[in-house]
Amino acid sequence: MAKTLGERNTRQKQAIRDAFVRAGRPLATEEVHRAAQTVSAGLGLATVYRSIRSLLEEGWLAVVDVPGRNPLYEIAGKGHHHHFSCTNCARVYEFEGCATVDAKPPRGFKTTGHDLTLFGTCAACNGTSRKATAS
Amino acid sequence: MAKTLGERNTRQKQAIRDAFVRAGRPLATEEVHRAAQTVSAGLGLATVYRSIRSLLEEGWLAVVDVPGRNPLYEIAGKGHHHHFSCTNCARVYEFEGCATVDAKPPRGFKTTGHDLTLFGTCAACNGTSRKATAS
DNA sequence: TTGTATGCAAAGCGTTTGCAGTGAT
DNA sequence: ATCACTGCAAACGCTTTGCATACAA
Repeated sequence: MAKTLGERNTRQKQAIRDAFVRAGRPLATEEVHRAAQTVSAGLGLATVYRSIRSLLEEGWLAVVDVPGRNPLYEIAGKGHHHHFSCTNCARVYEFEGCATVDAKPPRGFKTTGHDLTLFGTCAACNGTSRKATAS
Repeated sequence: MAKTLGERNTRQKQAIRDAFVRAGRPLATEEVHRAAQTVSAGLGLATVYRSIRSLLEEGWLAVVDVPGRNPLYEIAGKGHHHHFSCTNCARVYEFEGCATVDAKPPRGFKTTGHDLTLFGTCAACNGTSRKATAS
């Protein structure tokens, strides 16, 4: 049905994978485009979209849907975790296994999963961290 | 800056408000359009968007952002609650104050709010409820 | 050499906006 | 009679797709 090619190891796709590895946080398509372009000049936006989709299908990437933003993508296989969306710098971080969700949906509803996003200001914006930067 | 008009009580806007009242659950723009059109024939999509935005600004509506779907809207002022997204029928329900979120973000991060969505199958899809319908 | 992956440009889709006409006040 | 609101269609921003070319294999 969905032919999942992605069998060739091209310069472009490698540049895109590297962008995620280097960033260490969820990235938007446009950020990926910019980052990967510094390595693979002339990289087309369409290729970014196609590669991201392909990496999603092969399970290397995962979608991060934060309310109010365009979808972000992050390297998959990190185990259950949630996201923190900084309302000041608009950056999204992930934090591993630090949230407990005790959800009780109405009777008759079967819960199979959940999605949690925290909002607030990040360490960098709070000036609480000495090394405050990101890409 | 943002001139929040919405001072006239038109047939169209009333039809849109009614659609939300009757539905009793978060609606997508297209659903609102369809529902309101049965009352106000010839209703334009642009008017639906404009009215929804206006109702958001006056605080009558609130955005419901469910991962993977286009934004939904619901009547505001219902107090803190969360949403349940049925992975079978794609409908979204709200459930009031039944979730406890114990979130511990990284040090230096200040949390001011959160957003939780549960995924699973709803009562209607589970056949667990005798009155299983919605609009 | 073969055919996947790329780059570009056109097309799609949901949402917004410009404009002239409609209708609430 | 005014002027906000409406409907239509064009414009937009983001994402996808068609097609000829480039390059991994």
